[in-house]
Amino acid sequence: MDQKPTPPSPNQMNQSEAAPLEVFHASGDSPVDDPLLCDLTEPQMRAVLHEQGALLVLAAAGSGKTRVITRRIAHLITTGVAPWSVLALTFTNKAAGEMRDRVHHLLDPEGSGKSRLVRGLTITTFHSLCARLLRRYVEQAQIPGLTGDYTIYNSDDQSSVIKRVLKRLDLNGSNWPPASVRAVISDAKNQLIDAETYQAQAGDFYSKNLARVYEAYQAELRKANAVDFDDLLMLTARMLLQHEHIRAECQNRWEYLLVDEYQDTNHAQFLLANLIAGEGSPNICVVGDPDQSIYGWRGADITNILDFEKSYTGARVITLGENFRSTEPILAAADRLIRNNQQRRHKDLFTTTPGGGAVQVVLCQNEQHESDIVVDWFKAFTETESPLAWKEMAVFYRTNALSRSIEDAFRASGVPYVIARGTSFYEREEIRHALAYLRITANETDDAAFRRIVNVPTRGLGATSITRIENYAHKNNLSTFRAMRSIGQVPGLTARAVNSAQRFVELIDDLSGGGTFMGEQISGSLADLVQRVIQSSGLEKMYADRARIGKAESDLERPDNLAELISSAAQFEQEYVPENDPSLDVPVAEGRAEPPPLLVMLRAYLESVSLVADADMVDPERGAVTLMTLHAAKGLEFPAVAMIGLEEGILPHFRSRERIAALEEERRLCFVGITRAQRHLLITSARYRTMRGVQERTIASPFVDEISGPGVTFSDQADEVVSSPRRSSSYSGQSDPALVEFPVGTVVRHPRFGIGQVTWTSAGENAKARVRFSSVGEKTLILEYARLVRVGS
DNA sequence: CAACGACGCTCGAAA
DNA sequence: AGCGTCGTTG
Repeated sequence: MDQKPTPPSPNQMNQSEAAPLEVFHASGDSPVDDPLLCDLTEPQMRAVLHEQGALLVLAAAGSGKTRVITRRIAHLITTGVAPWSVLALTFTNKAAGEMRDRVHHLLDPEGSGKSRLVRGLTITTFHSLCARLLRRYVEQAQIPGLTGDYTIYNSDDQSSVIKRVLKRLDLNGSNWPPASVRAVISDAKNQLIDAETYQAQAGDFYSKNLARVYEAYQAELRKANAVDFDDLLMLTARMLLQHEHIRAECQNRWEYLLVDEYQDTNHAQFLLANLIAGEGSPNICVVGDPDQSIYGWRGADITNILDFEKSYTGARVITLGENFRSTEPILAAADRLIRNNQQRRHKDLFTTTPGGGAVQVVLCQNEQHESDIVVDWFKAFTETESPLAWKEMAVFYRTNALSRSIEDAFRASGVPYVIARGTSFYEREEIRHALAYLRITANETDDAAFRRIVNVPTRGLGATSITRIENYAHKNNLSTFRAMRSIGQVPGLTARAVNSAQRFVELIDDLSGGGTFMGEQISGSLADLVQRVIQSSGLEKMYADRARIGKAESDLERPDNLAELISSAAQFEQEYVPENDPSLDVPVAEGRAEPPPLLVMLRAYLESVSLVADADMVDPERGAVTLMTLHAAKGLEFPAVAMIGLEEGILPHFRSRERIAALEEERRLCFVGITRAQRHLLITSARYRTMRGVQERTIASPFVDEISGPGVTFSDQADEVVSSPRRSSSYSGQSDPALVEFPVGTVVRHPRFGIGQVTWTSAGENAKARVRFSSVGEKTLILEYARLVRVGS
């Protein structure tokens, strides 16, 4: 505190904020009278009351971590700390939103919404904070190639750039898989190693080539005025490191820093927090649990939390060990499991509320059987005297691919379910196309967006013409769209291509008002803009036509999805408050025009879309069972949890076998899953599982043995129905598919595509057939035997 | 230049 | 089972 005079005033605009705050502190000094403190345990209270200096809260699963953070924020503010000097960082929007809601509720129980006690309080994700800091300071920091209208490239855009770069550098296919190149670049960025540094360190042939790719990749991004997810963190951290005045502004503004899930921070995030916290004895409070560190593979560095006391000497450490979430058998199972990790400081888990039913472990025959067992188990809870609602149940799995059989079984038995995949909506083809139009409207140098939509719908610009334009653009160091503006200069184009290119430029210019976002035809409404983009780009017509012709489910949904995108923009617009954080507003430099409000809003919208997390989609109010990966489950809790696929190679995943550290991370992942369960836990392992279309014999996960002990009930049902390993509840009225054969010419029915004729079948164990369906325009699809029913021959 | 079918490759968790 | 790429055809 001595480092930072109060009240800090980040800029002139905020002077008025420094006025004394109304404080409704509890009467008297006794914590028992204070509603913010009276129901806390002793260690929780110590964490909330801790005021100056660094604080590490080691919060075991279910120990009231969020409660401590929110109470601490509320307590700081009610005791006179200015809300705008508090910064809390989380990993997902959902976590941030929940924290914000709870703090607001504590400080402003009436919900007047205008409480000055929350004014300027910043609770956000690492990535959002970086996106905003970068936008605000990018001009001052003078990062070459980057301006305030930068685009955030997603994984697809990254892949597309990497593929092109690999091609250009003549690094061919199998030796240079784009995915692993991307991983190398991502790792480097998480370590704050830029392309130049990487090159300097590169010794062998392989890394020297990687350095070339990294450099070229980065150059492409900058040419497009784009950053990737890792850049958000790396560039912001480096900016704070290198620019003292920017660092000082942030340090002065944020006196109190809180970081949630600290065990999952990577080096860039560590440095970011460290730089914002500042020198001396900063008020940095981090909360986390080393036993729940599950993001090592994306650069999370568990030593950040293990060595916190070394980084911040004199830091206070408070351990929250009491579990308020799970029944005793669940907690005991979790404890037995995690004890097997060698690289770990043991922490006692204890609950003061003993009792509770046994943890069920069921060995099943195959994934269909497994799904049936899960369905039956859940259904039983709805039929008890005090039934559980669907929304109180969840299924966790290691990989997304495992959700399929569960989905089939839920659908077949009428159990409502939702999959927590936040990005799924934005990954649909039609939405990606619409967003690409919006992106190029906001930033015409966005080459990834350009490539996606330049010929969608087809407008006579094929691969050949585009390559010619791209070559010209590359030679002249232009973005491809800008090159198109001087299409006459591009050699070798047909008259038709020139014409199409000109019309495309006109289209985009119409949408953006030639980049000004001004003019009569451009309204101030974001939803209107999205609507116009979808219409005048031709996407609307293209997908309407396709829905009329095609009968595939996905084609029928596309027009609706586009309409949904307009609604989402309208909703964003409604909730959008340009000045919701005045102190982070971009100060407009002399002689520089302020960007038009619609453009500012469009940028904010695209940014929010880019930073959606899977976990953000978890919405218990939807009255359905939630399906999600173990990673997405972190931080959540459900009365009844089913964890499926506890098999060698799945959990632990086969790619984790070589390294002990990776295996221990798999064990922590399993631990995270178990500790999400409040009252009921089912764990399943299938003896046979179909992977890549082939049914394979499995081995039960070693974690099953490690969990076993008092309070865990085993049930081996793997041999119950010996004759029918492919028993399926999903498609009734069907004979045992294992015994069915579909010779070429057989007429079959498929639940989705209807009647078709078999044109080819795979031999033996690959139970697949190619079937031609008239219902989808005589297309031939490869399908599982299990989904087909013979109707004649 | 566009559309489509055949074929071959890969195959993890994510902001 | 899904995806990208290649080759053929319209």
